[in-house]
Order: sequence, then C-alpha cells, then structure tokens
Amino acid sequence: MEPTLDTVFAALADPTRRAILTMLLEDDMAVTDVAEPFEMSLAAISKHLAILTRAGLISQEKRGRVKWCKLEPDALKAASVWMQGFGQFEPVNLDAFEAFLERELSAGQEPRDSAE
Amino acid sequence: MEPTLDTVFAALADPTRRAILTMLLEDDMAVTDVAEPFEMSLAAISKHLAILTRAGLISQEKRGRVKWCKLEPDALKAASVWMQGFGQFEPVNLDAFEAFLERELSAGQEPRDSAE
DNA sequence: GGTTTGGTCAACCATTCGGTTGAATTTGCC
DNA sequence: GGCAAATTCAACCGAATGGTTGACCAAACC
Repeated sequence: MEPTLDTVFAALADPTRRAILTMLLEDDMAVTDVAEPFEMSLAAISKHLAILTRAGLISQEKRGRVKWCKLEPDALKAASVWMQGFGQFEPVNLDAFEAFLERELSAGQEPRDSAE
Repeated sequence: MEPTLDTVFAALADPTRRAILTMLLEDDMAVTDVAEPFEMSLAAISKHLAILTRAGLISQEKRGRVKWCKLEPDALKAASVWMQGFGQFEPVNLDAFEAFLERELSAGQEPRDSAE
C-alpha cells in the first residue's frame, strides 16, 4: 500500500497515531520509547507504526537491534493541499501555492502521487 | 458524535466521501443527485452523507420531500491547522515558499518592510 | 385515493480495525 | 555459549466499516 489520500487520512483518524506523530515532532524515537507513554501493548504500537509507515508519515530505520522512527512531514502535503481547496479560511492564495508546489515537486525528488 | 479530528479525518479517508465533498464545492445538491454518478445504492450514499454530517463537513436541510446537502468548509479548519503544525518542518521548502511569496507580493503591491 | 418520488431504516454480510497474548527472531552483553 | 532486550509475527477477538436488499414513511402528482 502506498501513500495516498486514503491511507494518509485513515492514518490520521486515530488519536494514538496522531499522538505518536506529535511525539516524533520533537525528535526521532525508538519503538519502545514511542510505546512507553501508552497503556497498550508494544505489539499494538508496532502495528500503529506500520500504518504510519505505509501512509508515508514516518520512516523506520533499524540500527543495531533498535528501530528508529522518524517523522516524514512531506507526506502531509498532498492531503493538506486537498483540504485547502475547500476553505476560504486559509490566508495563503491557494492557486499560487499549488503552482508553487508543482514547480517545486517537478524540480525535486520522486513524483508524489496525487491519489485520485 | 461531534466534529472532532477523529471524525473529520475518518470521514475524509473514504474516496466516495471526498468525491461528494468535491461535488458540493460547486453547489448544494439533493441526496438523489449526489448519488447519481456513483455505482452504489442510494442507501449507501445516504450513509456516507450521515457520516459527513456527523463530522460537520456538510449540513442537510429538508425542503419538501427533498433533502439538500450543503458543504460546511469550516469543519476542515481544525484539521487543517493541526496538519500545518507539521508542515512547518521543512526549512528548505519553507524558505523557497517564502521567497516565492515575496516575489508574488512585490509584483502585486507595494513591497512591505521585513516579512519577519 | 392511489401511485410515484425522495430518502431513511433495519437486518444482514464480508472485511477491516484496534486490541490482546504468546511464540519467534535478531541483536547486544557478559 | 547463554541470556536479556527490542521488535515483529501469528492467531485470535469484538467492534466498526462499507456495502447490499427490502420494507417503510412522507411529500407530491394525477
């Protein structure tokens, strides 16, 4: 499964997963440390991390026997742009911003899928 | 159930529901007309509309025997703000975007002192 | 009044989700 | 080598999802 609007929004729909993302905002963390503040099993957290990984919202890298989790905020871009299409509440000019994003993406890394 | 990040993101996680929201971007629509382009039963669409309503993303008003659906983009605000808390993490992209904005602004109006 | 139209309700079904537990696997430590 | 730590795997469970169909209800039409 790849990062799409479906997988990203679904990943964000769970409070545990949003809390994990917020924790990773501060720094990269090992799986065990991610699990520590939650009152659920390590296996459950491991599953949540897998879902976040499939959505592209985090990446996991194993060093030694420890697997480090890193926030990947770029995965929020497509979803954020999609949402901004609905609101006048955004101060930023959407058309200009989208044009900017397109230029930036086509010049940059791998093409991100538009998921629809 | 009230509009929360949980209900909003969960509602957005389904492609049918996102398509419905996009349709409502153009104009208010009756339930039957919303259902028309989809290859699923009216009852299924009715359920999707209930989920969107509980998330606060649309409102429904019955006039005569027709129930009208109206987009409520304000419901996206909290979710959008939450997401943008993560987007600010890209120093490179942010710099590029600010440069872009400055160019955009200086083309349209008097350049302001120090964008801060 | 009878029938169509617009929409929901209720029951059902298969699949997915979020969680558990216990066993397995890999890596680091003595 | 042997044990402990870090993580995942596999099987299971109950609840929620997304869909169906058929009955139902309310408003409109002839």
